[in-house]
Amino acid sequence: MAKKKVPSMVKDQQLIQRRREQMVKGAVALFKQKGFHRTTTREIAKEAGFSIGTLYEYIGSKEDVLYLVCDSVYEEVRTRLESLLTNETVGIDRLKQVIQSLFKVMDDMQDEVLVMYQESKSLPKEALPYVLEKENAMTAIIESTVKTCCKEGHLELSEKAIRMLAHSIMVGGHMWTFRRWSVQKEFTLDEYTSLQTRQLLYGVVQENIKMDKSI
Amino acid sequence: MAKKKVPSMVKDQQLIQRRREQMVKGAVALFKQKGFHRTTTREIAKEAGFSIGTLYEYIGSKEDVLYLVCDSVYEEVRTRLESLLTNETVGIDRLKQVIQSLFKVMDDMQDEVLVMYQESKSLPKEALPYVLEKENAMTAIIESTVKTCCKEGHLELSEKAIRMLAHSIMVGGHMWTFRRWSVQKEFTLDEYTSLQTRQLLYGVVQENIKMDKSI
Amino acid sequence: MAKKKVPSMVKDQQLIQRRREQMVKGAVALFKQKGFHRTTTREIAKEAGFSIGTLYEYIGSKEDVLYLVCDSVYEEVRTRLESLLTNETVGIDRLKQVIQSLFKVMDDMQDEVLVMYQESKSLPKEALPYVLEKENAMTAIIESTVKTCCKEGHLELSEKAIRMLAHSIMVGGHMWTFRRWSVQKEFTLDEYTSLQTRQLLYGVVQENIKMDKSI
Amino acid sequence: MAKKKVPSMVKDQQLIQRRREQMVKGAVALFKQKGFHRTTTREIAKEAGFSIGTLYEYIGSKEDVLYLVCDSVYEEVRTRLESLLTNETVGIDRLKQVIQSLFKVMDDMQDEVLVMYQESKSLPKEALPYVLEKENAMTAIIESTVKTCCKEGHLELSEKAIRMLAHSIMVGGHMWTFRRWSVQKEFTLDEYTSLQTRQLLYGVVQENIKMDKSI
DNA sequence: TATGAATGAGTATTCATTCAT
DNA sequence: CATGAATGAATACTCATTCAT
Repeated sequence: MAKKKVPSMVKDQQLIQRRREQMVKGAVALFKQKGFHRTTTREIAKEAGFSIGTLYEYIGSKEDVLYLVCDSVYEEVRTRLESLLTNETVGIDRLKQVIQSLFKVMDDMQDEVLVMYQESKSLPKEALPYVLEKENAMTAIIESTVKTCCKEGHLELSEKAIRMLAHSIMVGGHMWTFRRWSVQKEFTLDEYTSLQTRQLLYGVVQENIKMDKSI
Repeated sequence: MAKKKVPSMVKDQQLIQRRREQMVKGAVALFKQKGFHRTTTREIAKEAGFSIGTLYEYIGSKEDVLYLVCDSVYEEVRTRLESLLTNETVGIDRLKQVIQSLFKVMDDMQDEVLVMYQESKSLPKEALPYVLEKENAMTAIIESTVKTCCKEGHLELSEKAIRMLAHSIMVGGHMWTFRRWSVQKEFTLDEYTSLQTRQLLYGVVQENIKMDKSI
Repeated sequence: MAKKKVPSMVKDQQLIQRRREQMVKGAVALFKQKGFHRTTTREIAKEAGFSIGTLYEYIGSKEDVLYLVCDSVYEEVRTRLESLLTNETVGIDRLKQVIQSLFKVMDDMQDEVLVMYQESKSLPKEALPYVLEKENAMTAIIESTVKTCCKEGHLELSEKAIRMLAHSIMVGGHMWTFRRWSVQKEFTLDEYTSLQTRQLLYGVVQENIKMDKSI
Repeated sequence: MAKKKVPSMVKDQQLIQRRREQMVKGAVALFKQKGFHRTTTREIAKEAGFSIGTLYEYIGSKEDVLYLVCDSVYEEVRTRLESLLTNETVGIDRLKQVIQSLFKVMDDMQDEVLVMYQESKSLPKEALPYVLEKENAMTAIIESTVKTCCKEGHLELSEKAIRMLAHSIMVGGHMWTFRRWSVQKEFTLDEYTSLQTRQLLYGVVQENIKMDKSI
């Protein structure tokens, strides 16, 4: 899936990069306050520190700004997550660290993540697949850790169960943001992380019941 | 939290009821295609089968339509969920039935649920608390089943863990809709239900490891 | 100039009369608060005590209400003025009494008169001449008193001067309403009446200067 | 009373000035035909020679146009009046000149003045005091001339009588416009001016009757 | 490259009027 | 006669986008 090409009238790639960073920074600040639809292009330009005319030198449409925002948020989430993942831990602890790190990143980038989740449906049609792919890539990071655990014998899971666990961990992270009106009132991040980790890994039922593992 | 009063120029309560049903039905169909912001009031009126003037005889503003939609979706979700919950099952099986039923309802009402989740941020300011309360009420249904399991000795969970499990089950249901681009490709509903149930209840780790249960 | 015919679906003339009185009463109350354009027909109907459907049984259009209001106000102004005019005074005193009475009526009916003056430009095209004729008729009442004074030798004025005086007296009355934001702060009605009377009749210059009386 | 600030999206003050002049010119033409309420913003824009979008670059609301019109009319009335007032005449003649000049200006600017009087009730709430102040300022110009006449011994009037005379002269001017359907048929401007002057200054009664001057 | 004035299609909302009951 | 629900033309105002300077 190729990265969507956002058109620009300007040649200097360095400049394009810089301007778009300004733009994204301003846009995120605005989107988190008022949402994508209620934010005007004029406001974005102003917040970014240049004129509306200049804004359109670096994008083709308002939706491109949203795409740039999503792209940038994903990039930062990934970068931050990777920077938290040292290679020192192994086994189940490794998986626990991944969960903890992911939740930490989600907590640090709450607003950005929320914006992305709430507005991604307004993405330009061509951009959606690319963004979903990014989301898949994120999930794949988790998935690979789970897989390693399996290969190393710490877990014994079917392909599907691996995939499901990866989804659940991701959603556990997002949930900290999109249900924050409730969960952030009821739990501290540490409590949340701890409880989620326990549930995800050990479940809630005490006895080790035999289950159908055909799936 | 009082139900938000949506103003109407019409006196006949029966008629109001009927017209609003038409309106909500039309609106859901449109919102799921184009989202709240890209849907015009004229389109809503047309889809509902009456004129724009008539639409405004039954609401005060476009946002009221969204509120009516959310209110109606919650109501239907709850009704459907309750109709699926027979009182025959007990213990852990009861909890499994709740999960299965919830997921079933979410599957049946995918579009409506998705609309509600994606657009609820555009709700009129006064309506948001009421809608969040509805969401809480839904979660409370799950929570009470979990609590019963605890009381009956099938589970041994702290208050916070109970709450967390209820949240996770709810989100497990929503996830079937808002990650459908991925999960509905990878799993059938039955697989999804089965895997989620196993994870939520028994976790993924085989050994029964001792954990800090202070939370 | 024939009275404009306001159409009605109803036959019973008594009823028409009664309903229109209710309507005018309500309309005046509303027009004085918000003006003709900002008052809706629904509001008029409600204020009059019946439904919008009934309103349109007795008028052909919203403008007809304005016409009815103007007509009614003129009628009441004239009635009140005439009731104040006893036939006991004569000569210049008679003229003074007319001025005083007119001003009194204007004071009593401030809101109604103001409405009429401010909104009459919105009258239905066919109605304007009739209303202007009413205004002329009012002026003629004043004029006839002035004429009598002339005939009796108390005043010596040309035809045009008579007409002008009548206009000035009328406007002196209206001015008490349409400049009320200023004059009613600066003068009591008695002061106003007294000063206007003096100026209109005796002028402000002390010496009796010879003037060109060719006009 | 501060001048109401009409908001504009445009920075260039010169341009604002120019565009608003076009706007006011167009608006006066339309308001005089159809009144403020029956004139649409699109019509104003078109008459002014630009698009509806551009109109709203220079105002905040339709009512602002009315305010701009009133402000501009007052300014022009005052400018014209002052340009007619040479400092050559003195005494009562000075006062006569003021009256004549005022009436001349009212005649020249009939439509504008009429619009202002008929529509000022629709002014934005915050603007009304400012406009009334302008009207007061106009009256004050007349008043000061009357005062000078008093100081110089040509007139002997109480404070209240001075104020009243100023009001009467002003209204005499307006009356030429708002009763034009009648007075302009009956008198030429010269006749009107001459008769009004005579009445205002010398009254209509021949003998110099003793009056109560306590007011 | 940068600017910001100009554009006009688009949108929510109002309200006079009609007409079936 | 009375009612009030239905209608849809009309209207103020917004905002993404363009383009001349």
